[in-house]
Parts: sequence; structure tokens; C-alpha cells
Amino acid sequence: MLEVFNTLTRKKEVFKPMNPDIVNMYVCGPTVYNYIHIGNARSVIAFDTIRRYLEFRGYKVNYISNFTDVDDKMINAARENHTTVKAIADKYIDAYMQDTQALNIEKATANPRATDNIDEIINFIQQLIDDGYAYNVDGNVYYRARKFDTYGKLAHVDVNELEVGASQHVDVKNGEFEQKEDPIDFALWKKSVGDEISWDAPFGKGRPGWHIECSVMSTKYLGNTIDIHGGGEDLVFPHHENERAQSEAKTHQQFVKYWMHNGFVTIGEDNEKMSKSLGNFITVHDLLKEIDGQVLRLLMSTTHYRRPIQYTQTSLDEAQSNFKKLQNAYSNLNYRLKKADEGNDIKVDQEIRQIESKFIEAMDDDFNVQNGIAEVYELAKLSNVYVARPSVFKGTIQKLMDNLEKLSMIFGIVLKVTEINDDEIWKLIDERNQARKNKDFIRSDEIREILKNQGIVLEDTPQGTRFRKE
RNA sequence: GGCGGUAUAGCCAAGUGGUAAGGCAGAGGUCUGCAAAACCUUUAUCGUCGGUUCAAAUCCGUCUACCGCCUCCA
Repeated sequence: MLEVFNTLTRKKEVFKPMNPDIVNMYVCGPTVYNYIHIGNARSVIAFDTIRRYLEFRGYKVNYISNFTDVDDKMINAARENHTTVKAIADKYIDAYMQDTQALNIEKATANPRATDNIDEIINFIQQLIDDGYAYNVDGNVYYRARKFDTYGKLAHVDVNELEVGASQHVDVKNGEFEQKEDPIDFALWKKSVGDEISWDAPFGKGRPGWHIECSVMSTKYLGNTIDIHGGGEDLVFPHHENERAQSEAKTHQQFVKYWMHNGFVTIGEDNEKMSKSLGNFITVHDLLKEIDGQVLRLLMSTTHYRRPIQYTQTSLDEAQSNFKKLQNAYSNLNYRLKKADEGNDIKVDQEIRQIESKFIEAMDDDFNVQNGIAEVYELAKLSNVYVARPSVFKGTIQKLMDNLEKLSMIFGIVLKVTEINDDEIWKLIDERNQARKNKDFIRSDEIREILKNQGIVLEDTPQGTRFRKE
């Protein structure tokens, strides 16, 4: 029985989607004014793994992840680069797609952009105004937070205790605070200044505030009530609190059944949150120049999604060696397959089933990936044991391969076997084996060294010489 | 100031009442012409102090340290 930790109730709850076979989930995507960093990647990876597990459990998942492609930062980035907001958005959306592909993120059902949904945003705001939940001050529209009874419930904050400016990120002296009826009100629509990017609306020329686009796109693509809404824990307040307020004020229905939030990636000696504003971030774009994206995925599978995770060289190295371990197990199985005996046995079925049921037990507990991936390593170990046996059935090896592949896939790891098509290399391998037969170990070691320099590692086994690429 | 989180071996990390999974690194061993890969064995009493209990890493309280949110953030 799958249980999910719900930020709203701060409890693990039995997962029951609205439709027994379908899960509708929305994950907040980035504001596209820069490359995504490792912290952003954690969120993307965490929810991709969650999605894949839900699919593994038999659900059809409708997965929406948005791009926020208009806001102050976008406008500033465009200005600094002497280009348009759209050009900035296009550039970084493209980069996002490339980066997430390298991370083996399953394609979303849709990646809607805020600017493609302006009409819906305007209508949404208009209705909030009509219903008295929002007010227009000189072309700026604000949401009347206190009017929404349960404002603060998601973040578990008391409206009266909210200390404006405590985070020291708000300029309390700017005009916005003077315009608002209440400091806790937030912008739905921002009046444009000068020739800034803008759209015409009944309440004046301007652009959407932060939060509103997610309310609009979530309800538009997935309906008034969705099963899962996810994002980093820094989004709980104000972003998700505000989305909830807007959406439920408009639809009078529960907006989200299960709110899920991932913990941060921390970096440096004092384990600070990696963030754009602190400037202590490493972009995925840069990291991918050095490592396989799958290594980053394994790093993110090192701990539970709600807990913070340290980004260090050591943690990266460990992930790298775990990645190699899985790949080796898989390609060694593949090599052994060719030298295995015809037939099947049932013992391995039981062993695999046992691992899988422990895997499910782990993942059903609020997607405990750490315990889950431990079972994948168990399966790799079992595989290695079979591979090392003097005789083994093809059916056994095949089942191990299939299952290893299936479980690894949930973590975004695609197992591959090494192929060598180069005749020159085959000739060298043959020559080396001949030399070994003649006990000419000088020559055989020489050849192994030559191939090693080409990235091909030879390993002698009782079944012959196998190879893999480094 | 308000709210929340975390503290387990050299490192990462499970475990939420019955005497500590797993991974990395280390040590020893098996296999090998040598290697590699792999397998086997081996390494902790759980931040402090106190309480509840037959029994606590696990519950309660205290203290300490670190981190996060309080309208820029995944």
C-alpha cells in the first residue's frame, strides 16, 4: 500500500488518486532565465523517479511541468543581454530540454509556458476580482489573502504572525507595499512600466504575477483537483500557498490532494542551500561536461527525497562507482548469456521476487529511494553470484538482466552493453589470447595495455575474455 | 522574533519500542599467469543530560550544534 507524505497534513497518507488508474500530477518548473542548477535538478529527478514508480505500479500518469517565462528576472535578463524576453525563454527552455534529456527525465505530458496561457490567466484573475478575492490598484491587481479562510494552512503559518520582510528579500519600501490593502496580499497582475513586455487586460496593460500561471495551467491541463502537486520545499511558502488560495477561491474545490516537496541540495563546508541568489550553484549544463547525467541521478537516489542532500566531490565519486557497478553487473550478465546452458530454473524466480517485494515495500513507504536502490544493488549482487558460477542457465541470466534493467529504469538508469565493431580490436583480442596460450605474457599484457589506452578493458574469465568500455 | 527540519561508524545512509540494512573507503581472504571484475569475512551502541518502560537510536522533556522558510528561489 503506497503511502505519501502530504505537506498539508504533515503526515504520511494512503495514496488514493481521484481516479483509481490515473494520477494527475503537476510539478513546478523553472523560471527560464538561466541554466538549471543541481538543486533544480534534484526536484526534476525526484519527481521523475516518483512518476516512474507510479507507472511501475500500474498507474497512467499525466505529468505537467511548466515554464515560467515572464517575470522580473526574465525582463532583467533580457535587458542585460539586449534581447527580448522571448529569446531568453527560448534559449533556456531549449537548454532545459537538453539537460533533462541527459538526466533521462521522462518526457512530460506537456510543458506549458505561462505566456501561452495569458488569456486564461486574465480570465482567472477577472473572476477573482468579480468574486471579491482580488482588487485593482492603478493597474496592479492583488489577491486579498486574508479573505481566503485557510490562508497559511499549507505552510502552517499563522497569518497574523507573518513578519513582513523577515527574509530580507523584500523591499518593503517600494510602491507595491503602499498600494496593498494588507502587506500579505500578493500580486496577480503587474502593471507594465515603459516598453516592458505586456499584454492588454481589462484591468490594464501588464503581465502576470508569479503564482498565477501555475494555478491556471494546473487547472487547465489537469482539472480543478489534481492528485499530486510537487516542487522544492522553498516553494511551500509563498508560491504554493498562493496557488492554493487562488485556485480554491476560484473553483471552490480542493486544489490538490497530495502536496509533495523535495529537500534541498546543499553545498560547501557549512552545507548551505544551493541557490541562484546565494550564487553557490553549479549548473547541470556544466556538470554534464564532466559526468554522465545518470551519475547525478544516482547521487540524488542516495537519500530520501524530503531530506537535504550534500553535493560534494566524494558523493559524486561514490555515485560514479555505483553507476559502474550496475553497468558492470549488467554487461557481465550479457557476456555470460552467450556462454550459458540452455534452460531455466525456478530458484532465481523466487530470489528475484523476494528482492522485488522488498523494493516495493521500500518505495511504497513515501518513495524511500535509499531503501529501494539498496534492493537494486542486491539484485546486482545476485547477478554477480550467478555470473561467477561454472554453469548457469540462459533463462536465469535473461531474467536477471530483465529485472535489473526494469528496476534501474525507475531511477533513470539505462543499462547498456559494450559492443565492439572494430576488426582491429578483435584482431588484437585474438592475438592476445593466442599469446596467453603460448604463455607469452609479455605480449598479452602489452596488448591489454594498448586496448586500455583506447578505453577498452579486458577481463579474463573461465568462459573467455570479456571486455568493457571505460 | 515566529514556524519547521536534522544530529547514527572515516564518509554517505537505512532503521521510529525488543539488543544497529546497504553503499563508499579500509583490512583479511577466494578466484587469476598477472590483472580486472566479482564474491566471502571484518569495522558503530546511535549529539548532551534527564525521564517513561521489563526493554529506547526509536517515546517524553532539557541542552547544544547545524540547516531551512517567513512573499527572489527546486
